[in-house]
Amino acid sequence: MSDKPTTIKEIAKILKISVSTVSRALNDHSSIGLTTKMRVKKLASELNYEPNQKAIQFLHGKSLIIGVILPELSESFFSTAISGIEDIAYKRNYTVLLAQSHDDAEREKLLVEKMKTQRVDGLLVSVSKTTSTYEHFEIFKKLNIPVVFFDRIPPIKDIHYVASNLETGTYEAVNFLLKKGHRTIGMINGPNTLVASHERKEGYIKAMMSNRLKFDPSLIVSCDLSEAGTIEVMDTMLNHRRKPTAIVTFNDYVALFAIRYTRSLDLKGIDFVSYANLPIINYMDYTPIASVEQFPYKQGKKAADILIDLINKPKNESGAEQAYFNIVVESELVISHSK
Amino acid sequence: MSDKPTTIKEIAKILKISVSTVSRALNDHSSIGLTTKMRVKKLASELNYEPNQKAIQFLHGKSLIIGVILPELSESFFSTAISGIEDIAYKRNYTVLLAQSHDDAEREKLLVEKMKTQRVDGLLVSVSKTTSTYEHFEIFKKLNIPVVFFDRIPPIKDIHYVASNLETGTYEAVNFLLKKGHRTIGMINGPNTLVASHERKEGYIKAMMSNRLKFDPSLIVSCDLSEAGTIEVMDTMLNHRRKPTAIVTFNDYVALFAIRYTRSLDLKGIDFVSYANLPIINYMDYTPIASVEQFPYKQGKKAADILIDLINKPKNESGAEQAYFNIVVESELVISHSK
DNA sequence: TAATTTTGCGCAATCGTTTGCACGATGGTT
DNA sequence: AACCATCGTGCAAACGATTGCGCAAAATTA
Repeated sequence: MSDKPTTIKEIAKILKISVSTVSRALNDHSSIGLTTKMRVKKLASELNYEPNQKAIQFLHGKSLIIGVILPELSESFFSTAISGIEDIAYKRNYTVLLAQSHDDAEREKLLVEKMKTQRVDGLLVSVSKTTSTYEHFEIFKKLNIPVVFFDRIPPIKDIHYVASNLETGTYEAVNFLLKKGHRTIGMINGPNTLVASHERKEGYIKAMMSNRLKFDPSLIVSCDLSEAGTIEVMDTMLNHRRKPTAIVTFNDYVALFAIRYTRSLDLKGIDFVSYANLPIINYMDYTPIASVEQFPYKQGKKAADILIDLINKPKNESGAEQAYFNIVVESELVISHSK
Repeated sequence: MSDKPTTIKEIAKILKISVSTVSRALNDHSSIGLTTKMRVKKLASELNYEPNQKAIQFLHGKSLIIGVILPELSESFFSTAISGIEDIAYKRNYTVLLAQSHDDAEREKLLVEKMKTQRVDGLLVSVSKTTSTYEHFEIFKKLNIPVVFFDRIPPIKDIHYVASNLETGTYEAVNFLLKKGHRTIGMINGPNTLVASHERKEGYIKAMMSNRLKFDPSLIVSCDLSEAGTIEVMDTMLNHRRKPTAIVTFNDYVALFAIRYTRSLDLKGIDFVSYANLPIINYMDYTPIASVEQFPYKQGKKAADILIDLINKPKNESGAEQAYFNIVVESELVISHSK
């Protein structure tokens, strides 16, 4: 039926009043008479009038849209995080423009460009694994559009970010294993280039220290996180002169590979602790006995909150020192429910 | 530094030419002299000029944004589908506004409302499990904004949709098991209210028929898809006078529960076939020997393509018969690689 | 009744960009 | 020398809604 959406103008024309009156009537402005308001509202709903948001956004210079760029939604960390982001966004009247980089730096650049042309009010980013330069985010600074990084944050200064600290969780994990009586604890760590690997190692060391145990570096091995790589380092571990009775693995995949491998060797009695990535771990027969939780939902919420705060913050007048939010969400050990 | 973004007006003022000339120069319009173009472009890039998309969207009445509402991103079907949607969207110069209903009908309504106020150019929906009324989508028809449903489609007429047909895949699955020599094939189906359950059953029956085998309805059991429910129906199956040597399960979770249960009973030799939901199945020790694949990526792509076609379709003049797209993506049996 | 306040509404500018039209200045063709 | 394209540019309207200001009529007060 209605080919073009109804505008405020048409209502004004039909009612023979001015557009300003119509606008004010619809917005319940105090200076409009009750009868006029009624007439306007009645006609408006009859004509299925819907304010043209594009016009309003243009007028106010706001889109009420935040952009989110993250590596992979199929990783449960991110699909959970996006729920947190969404929840805050909707609560605060924003909507979410989503894009996945699929861990491709080139694509990420393109997406940043897209977000720029869409003129999002703010941007939330978890950078791709392959991203090594960060100039593409500079544009946003120039445009005065706030950017908040989360989880995977670039190694540069003067940025807002929310990330988890795996050190505390790892500390708890190793402590937990020690309390359980383990004395030889192995760790399958990720590549040394990752901050995350470093944090895990630090947590491990601190736990050993605080228990007055000596730290044996050879019990921490680096791994490329593939199945073959995991088996390889497991062999190293199992042939170690001090064979570990418990192993902390970099993530659930690695845990899975390692557990499967030990079972294929008919080895029992090794306790595993991992980092929460996969929900499916709950459905498996042989699982890690505990998990370091990074609270993706909470991280997402926090990041979105900060972003929206920044968007609505009064301009930084006088070019005063810009304060950067650097939020660290502590990780925490979660002990599996024994079945 | 720059507090307000540069506009075309400022460039015009500085260069002492009109805004129209600047606009045309930046758009490489043929009627602008080369020297002028150069001057304009040079200054524009110096000032970090970026066209104000809000103004442009307003002018053209297009946002180049499509809305996507789906139940749960943590379900791998959807997180894969969204990748397909995204890929098509970006290829065709659109961006994706995402929202999850978390299978809550109320929230879904709210999101539809949000999408409306954001004035997306089109909407892609996979309805929530709890949605039973569909009036909230009517608004879009009135506003002439196309809506395409995918995967979970509402049982109403005159809608565009893309969905998979599980009958063919199930047919292939049962056929495959028959070819493997199985003669007593069980099926753990979902609630009878679901279209998906019906399709599975039909596929099963057709496969039996076409092999001239008689169909035993008692070999198909309904299940609430929980672990307890699965175990219950497994007991029924295993105590059946014709104990199945192969079982088709409603989804990977059910398969997981069932396999785990048989293993706890030390029962071996039952072949399982499932429907592809969980990527993690690839990492497990005891898995279904085949899977019915529903091609979520392909479905997402197809749905997005149709939606964008609809958006750009010349208006349906003369109120002529609107053609509705009803696309069915056939499912297909994928046989696991033997390790 | 005159002066003043209140009430209700319209005018017009504004946001940044695009685009049809007109107009002057060239240059080339008869 | 008169004519016609062509080229380069500017003017102004348009997109839909909001909002400060002004003005008239009605209501209140003196």
